Amino acid sequence: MENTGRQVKDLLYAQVARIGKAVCSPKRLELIDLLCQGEKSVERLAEEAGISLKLASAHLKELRQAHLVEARKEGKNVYYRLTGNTVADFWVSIRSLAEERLLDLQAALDKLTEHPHELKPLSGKELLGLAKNGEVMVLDVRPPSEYEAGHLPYAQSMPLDELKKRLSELPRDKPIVAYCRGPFCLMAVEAAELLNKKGFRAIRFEEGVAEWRAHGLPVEV
Amino acid sequence: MENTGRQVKDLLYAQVARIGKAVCSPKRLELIDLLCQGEKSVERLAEEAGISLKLASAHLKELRQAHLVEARKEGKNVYYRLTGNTVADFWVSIRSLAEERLLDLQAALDKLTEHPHELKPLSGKELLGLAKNGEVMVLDVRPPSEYEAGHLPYAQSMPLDELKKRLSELPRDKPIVAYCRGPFCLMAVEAAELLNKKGFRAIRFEEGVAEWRAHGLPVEV
DNA sequence: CTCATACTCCAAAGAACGTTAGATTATTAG
DNA sequence: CTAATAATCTAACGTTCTTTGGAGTATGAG
Repeated sequence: MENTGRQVKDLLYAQVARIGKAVCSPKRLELIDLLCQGEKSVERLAEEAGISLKLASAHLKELRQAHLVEARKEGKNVYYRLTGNTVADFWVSIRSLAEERLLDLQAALDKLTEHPHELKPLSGKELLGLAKNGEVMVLDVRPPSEYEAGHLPYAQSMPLDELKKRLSELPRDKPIVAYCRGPFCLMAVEAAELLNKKGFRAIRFEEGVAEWRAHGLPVEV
Repeated sequence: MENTGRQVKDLLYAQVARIGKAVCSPKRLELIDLLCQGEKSVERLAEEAGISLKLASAHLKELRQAHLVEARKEGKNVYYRLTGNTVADFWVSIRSLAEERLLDLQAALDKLTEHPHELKPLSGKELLGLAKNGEVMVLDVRPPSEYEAGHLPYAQSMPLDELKKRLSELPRDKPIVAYCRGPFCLMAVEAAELLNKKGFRAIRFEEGVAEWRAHGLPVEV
């Protein structure tokens, strides 16, 4: 009885460790973060994570075996997606824990936003209220496909690489809030910098769709 | 710029992976689960996890380097504890994800409770209401030190190994709800089995203090 | 059919990890 | 003081994991 109890426990903890093994590699975490933005092909994932296609495929296989992602074949491409929103919630959870516990990570994140702020950071609920009343303009600076897969309410799509050409569409009489994939993504930081240089009042909103949804706020598709 | 962006991202994800590495070993997960019950010495942890003292020490060092646990020396003993409730919340989070995604784990858990239920399982809020009104008796069957470190409201301490001798203290006119360390712990299962054999109406409550607290319910100390 | 593309499978090298044993450091008991 | 206990450190073994290169499938284009 003592013996079987130990065996059962070993089995149970080993199962949870399968999830742990899936998230102990930086590249796999980055792939999960990317997949939080919506379905993507292996090729696209490899390019955005800065790794070879073969390596991406291998990592995705690991994630698939842990049932964190699933695949769909369409033509020549294989598209991967998270198996559910709980996986995205988990990514938000482990990243939050790391941010809270690891001073190195806090320092690195602070560097991203060490530039002077004209406007103070917002909470999700505050932003939702302001956006609803039209007091701010919310920009989604991710690629269009990610915007289509799900975006913040009242947000307008304005991919980072089109931003310079489309400045005329933006208002000078109210603040602009730019967001992207989340705290580890640099696109909204770049966008806010560019806009501020051009004389707009812009801030970066740290959260992405995954964080927004994990906090129980609504996402538009 | 492209290059530094990649370097920053690599650094950020590598930091989160430090947490992932800490939870990719079954033994380390079990140690975290045990520490959710309160502060414990290395010796105690090693014994309860069924590993050697040396190995426990090595794993605890890993957890300490990830800042998930911290140590305190008292006399000849070193006592470890979680660095905060967010670590316990994370354990609940990764275990829940595993339960949801891994069919093997679901099957193993179902085996634990395949015995016929006289009473249906309860939610945390339901239990709290019943306990408050005195409609059920709540038993904490963990070792006394864990009860003292924090327990469910209205719960009475009744360690599993004392249960047989103290049956006279238990009521026959209302249901008894036994809980222990959580879903992976077998103590409450055993307790409920024993009580039902002896003619009491008893059920096992799956959640432990960590799950209870993670759901926002109050814990008594 | 042939070719290019997108991806997966297999094998191999090197790095990292889990585990155990032996020696070492603190602390308490006698 | 010496002996015993609790824990850590170091070294070493075998194992697993990451990453790359080469070969092999499926799909679509010409």
